[in-house]
Amino acid sequence: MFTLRESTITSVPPAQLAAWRAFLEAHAHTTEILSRELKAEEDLPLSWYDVLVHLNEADDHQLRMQELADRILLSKSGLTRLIDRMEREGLVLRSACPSDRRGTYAELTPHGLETLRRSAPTHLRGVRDHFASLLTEEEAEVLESALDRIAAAAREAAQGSR
Amino acid sequence: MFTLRESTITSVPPAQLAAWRAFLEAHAHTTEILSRELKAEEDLPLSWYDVLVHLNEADDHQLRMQELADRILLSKSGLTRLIDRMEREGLVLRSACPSDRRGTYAELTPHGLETLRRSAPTHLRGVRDHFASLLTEEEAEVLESALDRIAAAAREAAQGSR
DNA sequence: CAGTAAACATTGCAGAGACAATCAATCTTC
DNA sequence: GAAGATTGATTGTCTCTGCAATGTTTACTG
Repeated sequence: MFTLRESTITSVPPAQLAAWRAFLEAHAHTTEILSRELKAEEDLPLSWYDVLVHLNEADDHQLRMQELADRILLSKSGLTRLIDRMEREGLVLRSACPSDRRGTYAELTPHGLETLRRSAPTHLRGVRDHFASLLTEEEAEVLESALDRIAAAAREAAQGSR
Repeated sequence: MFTLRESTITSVPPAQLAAWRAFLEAHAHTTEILSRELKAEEDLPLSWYDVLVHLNEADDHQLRMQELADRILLSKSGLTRLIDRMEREGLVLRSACPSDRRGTYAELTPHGLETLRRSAPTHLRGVRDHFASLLTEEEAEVLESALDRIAAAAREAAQGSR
C-alpha cells in the first residue's frame, strides 16, 4: 500500500514555517500601527500616503492609472475610487494622456506634495521605531535580499494568472 | 540657524528602508497568490483556512471568540461575521461557555476538520513554492528571529493604544 | 481598410472588515 | 449585596476593495 500521510508529502521545514508565521504576524502588526499613527497624527490613510510617495518619485509627478495601481498593489477599480477620493481633497488631479486617448494620468498637486512633506516624518519615524531600529545591519541586508527574491518570484507567478 | 532638513531628522538608513519595501512587496504578492490558489483549488478563502488551522491547534478544537480573533488578527466584529459564514457552511459551530455565560466558543466540526485536511496540502505547497523554498536555512533563521522580534514589539505597542 | 481583438479606465454590484453602540453577564467596591 | 464599572459578543452602519461588465480607443490581421 502506498499510504503516505499528506503532511509527509507537502511538508514545510519547521524553521521555514516559523519564518512564514513570523512574517505574517510582523506584517499585520506593523502595518496596523503605522496606519493608526498616520491617521491619528496626520489624518491621512496609509493608502493615500502610498499614492503620494509613488507619484512624488515619478517623472513629472505623474503616473498612468494602470502603472500606479501596479505599484501600490491595488486593483484598477480600487485605484479609480482611491483617486476619486484624493482628487476630491485636492491632493491629486487627473489629466489626459496626449499620446493615447484611452489613458489617464494621476498627478500630484502642490497640496498633495505639501501633504506628503508634512506627513513623511511621521511615517518614517514609524518605520524606524517599529521596524528598522529593531534590525541589525546584517539582518536588514538578509531581509532585503531574501524578500526581494520572494517578491520577484511572486510577481512573476502572479503575472501568469492574470 | 538651526536649519535641518526634515529628512535628516527622521531618516531611515537605506538598507533598512529597502528591507521595509521588500517586506511590503513580498507580503502583498505572496498572500495574493496563496489566496488565489486556495480559492481556485479548494474553493476556500484564506481567512477560513486560517480559522480552521487555529481551531485545529487548540485544545478540544475550540477557542473563545475573543481569543480566536486575536490569533487570526481580526476585529471582534469581523470574527463574528466570519464565524457566521463558516457556521452556515457547517465548518464550525458555536457553543456556550459553561463557566462564563457571556462567552462563546467557536468549535471545529468534523466537516471543518476534513476540509482542513483536504486543503492543507494545497496551502503548504504554496508556502513552500512561493516562500520557504526560496530561502536558505540561514536566511529562514534570520527572518524568523528578526520578524519575531518585530512582531513582539508591535504587539506590545498596539496593546497600549487599545 | 474593414473587422476583430486587446488595452485603459470606469461603473454596478456585492463581499468583507472596522468602529461605535448595544445587550447581557460578571466583577469590584464600598 | 446593590450600584457601577468592565468584559464578551453581536448588530447597525459606513468605507473600502475586487470582479465582471461596459464604453472607448488603439492595435492587429486578413
